[in-house]
Amino acid sequence: MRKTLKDVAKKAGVSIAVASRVLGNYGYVSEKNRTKVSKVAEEIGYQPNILARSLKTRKTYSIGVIISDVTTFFFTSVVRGIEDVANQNGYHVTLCNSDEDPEKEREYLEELYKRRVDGIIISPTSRNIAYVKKIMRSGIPVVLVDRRIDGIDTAQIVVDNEWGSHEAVKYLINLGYRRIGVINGLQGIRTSEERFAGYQRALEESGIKIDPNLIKYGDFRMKKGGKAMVEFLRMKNIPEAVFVTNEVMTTGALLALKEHEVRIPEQIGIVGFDDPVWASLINPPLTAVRQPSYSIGSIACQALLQKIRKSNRERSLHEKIVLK
Amino acid sequence: MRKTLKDVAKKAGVSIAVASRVLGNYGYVSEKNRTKVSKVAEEIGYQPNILARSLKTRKTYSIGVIISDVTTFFFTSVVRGIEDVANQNGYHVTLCNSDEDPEKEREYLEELYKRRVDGIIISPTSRNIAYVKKIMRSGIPVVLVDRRIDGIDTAQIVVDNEWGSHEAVKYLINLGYRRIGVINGLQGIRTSEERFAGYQRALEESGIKIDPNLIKYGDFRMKKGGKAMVEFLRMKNIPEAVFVTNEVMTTGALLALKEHEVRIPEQIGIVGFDDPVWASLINPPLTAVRQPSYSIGSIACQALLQKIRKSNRERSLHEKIVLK
DNA sequence: TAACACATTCTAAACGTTTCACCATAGATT
DNA sequence: AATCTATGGTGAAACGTTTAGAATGTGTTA
Repeated sequence: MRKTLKDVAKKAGVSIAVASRVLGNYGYVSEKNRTKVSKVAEEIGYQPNILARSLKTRKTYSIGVIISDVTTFFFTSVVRGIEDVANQNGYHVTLCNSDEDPEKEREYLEELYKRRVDGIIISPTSRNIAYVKKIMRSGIPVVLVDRRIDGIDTAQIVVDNEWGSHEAVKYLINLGYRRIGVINGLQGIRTSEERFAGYQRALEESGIKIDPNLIKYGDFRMKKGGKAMVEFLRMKNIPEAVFVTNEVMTTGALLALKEHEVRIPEQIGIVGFDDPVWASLINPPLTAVRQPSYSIGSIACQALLQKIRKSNRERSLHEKIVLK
Repeated sequence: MRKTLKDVAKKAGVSIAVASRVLGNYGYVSEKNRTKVSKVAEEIGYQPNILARSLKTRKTYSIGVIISDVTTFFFTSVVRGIEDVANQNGYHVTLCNSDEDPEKEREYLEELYKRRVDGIIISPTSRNIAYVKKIMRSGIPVVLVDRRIDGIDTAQIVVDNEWGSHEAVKYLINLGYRRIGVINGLQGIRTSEERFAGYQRALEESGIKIDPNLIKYGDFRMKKGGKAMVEFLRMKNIPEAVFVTNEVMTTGALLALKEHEVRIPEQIGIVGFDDPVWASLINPPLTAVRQPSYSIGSIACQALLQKIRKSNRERSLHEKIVLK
């Protein structure tokens, strides 16, 4: 049977209040009772019921994380960064995969709200912004990662997508490629737009005209990355090089190239956004822009904890933090 | 301000009990009140407080997952499998990374216990078995994944390590390799032993004597995988091929080979346990035993839910499920 | 008409904490 | 002797639910 504070108090011969003060380590308690209660608690293996405590104190020490898919290396290390910081501060992490599905995202947000998490870190699909705002209004701090959203008044931890893409594409241009295709992310998402903007700027700076035929849209997942690449291969005039805007789609694209026995970089050049551990293992090594994913997670979590702590008092940082 | 059931009841002009019954959808309620309460709840945006509910019902609909590190592909998809099944059944997942650290593992177990999760899925470090058993005795269902432990009476979802390793090593032998090294996992862990056993059996079956110099121990992490490989390379008589017992160490080993400019398979043959998405991308493609990691997760979660549901009644399955 | 079943509602007791408002004692200060 | 202060202790309310049990009303049946 699970032991309660009452059991401890009774066995130690004190009131519940005293037992609670000993275990919570505050207020006046005689030395005698302090040791007595501690001993009894230890003896019967008392573990406080966090539910009851949270109900009373209105603090759950847990945060919710909503990302599209843990299975991708990028989010995996974002989550790890979050978890480490959370854990160091006594918080626990509830993980939710939205799969870019607004419906799932909304359900998770609602659920986290009901569970009274102290804060939420989300990489939003951008389709439930109003709902996110509503949750924020109700007092739960929210921090955005990976995807920026305008007009939302909170901390946003993102990578400089425009800059990164610009670098990546410039790299291809410097290599002599001119007809450069792009496999974009989901349309309507800020991240996609920014990465596309970097691509655009790099081409423009080099006086290369943008060819609409060389622009494909994916969905940040592997399959679509491969499909888009295959479409490129089917063109009468295939692009000389392709910039793929995230890691998973890059993998998909590479697998497609492998399958079609297209040689890199002789037949087509590839550069990716987000570099996987195995980038240097393939031949030739994959070139890609590195994202500080672990840092994104840990910084986001720090920002969230800061907000949680000073929630009602001084309005905390809601700057946008941009990492390179 | 957050709305409570009381607010709903008051506004709808009924007692709390009626409001609760409407929202919980049980018991007698007049049609009039039913619609009235639903409407009011909707209007004021009522969301039940799960903490209070859980406190009363003794069910949190949340499960804890303790693994060594989400950052590795294997666990990442195990977690994903768990999350999907959990979510479909209305459960939520709290994620904990133990980093193979028994101390952290123990803290997490304790914390999950305090938080009254309905069940726990753990890939144990094998150093807190007594504690795990204690938790089980207190009534929380536990399911083990990836690592089997003897004498623990619960469901264990593992892969047939011995068989897989045997296959892997046999593959090397069939290729003509004779002096085959192994980079083992952490000592004292069942999984390591089983994988080693498969290696051993394959060699023995082919009449190859086991050479203690060709046996290295890692810790399932990348760094050690590379280090072990470097040690092999430093031997006057380097092995013809190496069997690496998990994905992350394989990556480390490959990176080390790359760095030392050792060619595969001419100078050394490699086979791994656990195959990464990118296995076919490298040249030559990496050969490895595939683990059904997503299935391990989803099956583990199903087993756990089953246990949670019939917890006190008929003793549920505590078989060992072995996947190939 | 009395008794009964049924439908409906309400009151209040839990669940296990934290904590506020009080009370008690003993020594110190006026 | 009266008052104050510091220390230690207690009882009970509150957090927001669920739910058992009592109470009420309304037809139905013997």
